[in-house]
Amino acid sequence: MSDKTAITPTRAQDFPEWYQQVIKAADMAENSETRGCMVIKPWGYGIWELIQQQLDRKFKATGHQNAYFPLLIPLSYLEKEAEHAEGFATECAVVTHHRLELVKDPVTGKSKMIPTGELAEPYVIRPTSETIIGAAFSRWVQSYRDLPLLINQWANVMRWEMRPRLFLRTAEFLWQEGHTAHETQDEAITETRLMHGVYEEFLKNHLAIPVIPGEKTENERFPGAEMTLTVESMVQDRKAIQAGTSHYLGQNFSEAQDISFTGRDGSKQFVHTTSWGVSTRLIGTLIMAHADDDGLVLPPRVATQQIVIIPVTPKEDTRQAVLDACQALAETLRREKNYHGDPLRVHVDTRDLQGGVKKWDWVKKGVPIRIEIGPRDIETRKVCVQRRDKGSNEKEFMEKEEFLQQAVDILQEIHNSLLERATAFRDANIIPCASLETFHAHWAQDNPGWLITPWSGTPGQEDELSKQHKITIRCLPLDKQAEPAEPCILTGAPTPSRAIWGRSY
RNA sequence: CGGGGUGUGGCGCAGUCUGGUAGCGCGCUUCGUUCGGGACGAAGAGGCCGCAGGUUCGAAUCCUGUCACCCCGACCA
Repeated sequence: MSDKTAITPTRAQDFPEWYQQVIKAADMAENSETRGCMVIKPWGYGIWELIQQQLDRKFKATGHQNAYFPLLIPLSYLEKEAEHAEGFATECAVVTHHRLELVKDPVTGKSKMIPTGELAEPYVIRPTSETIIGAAFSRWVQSYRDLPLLINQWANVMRWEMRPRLFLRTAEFLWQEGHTAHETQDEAITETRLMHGVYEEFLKNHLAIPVIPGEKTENERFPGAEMTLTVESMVQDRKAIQAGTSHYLGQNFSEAQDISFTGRDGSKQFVHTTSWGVSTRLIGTLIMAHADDDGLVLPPRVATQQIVIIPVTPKEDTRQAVLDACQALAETLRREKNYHGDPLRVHVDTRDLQGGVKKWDWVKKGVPIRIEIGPRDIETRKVCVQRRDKGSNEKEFMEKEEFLQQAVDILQEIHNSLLERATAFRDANIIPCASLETFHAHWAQDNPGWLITPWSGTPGQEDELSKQHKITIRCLPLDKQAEPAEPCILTGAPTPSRAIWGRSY
């Protein structure tokens, strides 16, 4: 029993397959009939809603406002910024017609819908909205007094990816994209760093995922950006996932789209823009960072349900009393307790199923706390408490009053233990490397960890090493850019700069 | 876009080579036993075998075409 895992295969046996099975077992999402697109089911979408709510508060608190822009972007807009256009050209879905005609096949008699009404100018389904928001900005900005513009959009975007994977890389995905325009470079860079910091804090304190904040090299930058900041997370197969990015776009887009204003000195100037985003990929990252061989493990702040109460009803005559006690406890928790400002999310599982089935169902769904209440517990005024961050068969009996007192603290303990575990794993797998020989040997291993090296190579040299080992520079970690000078791993030239290398999703 | 593979009840598959009119496991429904636990037994529902042609007395099975999806490369939040 105890040696049986709820998920087959295990992480060690086949990590990619394990990932798919976790999603299925937790009933989070499934592949749809539409190529590369997923159906996000309530348990998965609930996580996204919580991510949205909590991030949105942070955006508002930093002065941003939400707005909404069209899904369809005139093709000509995308052509305006050359690098940007090239970066997204190979993955755009294009709308070319605006009506359908019902045509009957004269032989079979069957009807078919044929696209007609070709558009004069095709539209691209937004892969990102820099260009269409830039067009709006150019109308909105006249004077330095109109700046800064601090806008965020919650939206879906489409990138026709060749190899889709639930949550990590789907053709359509949900995200937020912040777009801001500023009078000066300093101000725009401050904004870029501010939102980078918001992401870092969110990942750590809400998703219990430790990240390395850093800057992307020129090779890895967003198409059209001057500077790309990233938060890189390590998941359990030691691969890297870029969990969020924040870009300083300089005046590239403002010059291309004429987002200009009359400055304080009366001269025409171009704004400095930024963009920043996180997507449903966060959910994939969360799964790969925390889930185990028994399924999903949810950090409490984004758990669709935080506490699930399972009534134990062995005898018909005590059944109603047990159900009443469960509902009463749930009500009290919802009414009297809150966690980081939100009422507790508590669910009573009254389904007519065997207890064991229910228990494992919620284990696989990753609910942080499971409570069981049966007739004996009512008599002793106790509850059986089980935590998802502990063994699946560990249980602790607590006085009901004591549990009420401690529920919120237990949630926070679970958050802390997930974060600690993930941090320890990451730190153990970021390996300093000073010799090229060691560097080359490292990538022959299965699931290699990250290497951190002194680096002052050129983009060309970086590209060569990357292709050779199927790795990339994940980032130049911000806190390691002024280390004592050491010889660059490739060129030998002394450099204060450090690079982190790894395989990525 | 190159290279490989698969399309059969809700899901996973067998049957295709050697044509004869559809089967297994899981799931689902009902009844019963069990149950502080992912249990068991019995009965039952559910498929024009991706689609379109063709060969044949007869096609899931052979032939032609077509569509879709999956895996391995280049691209990526």
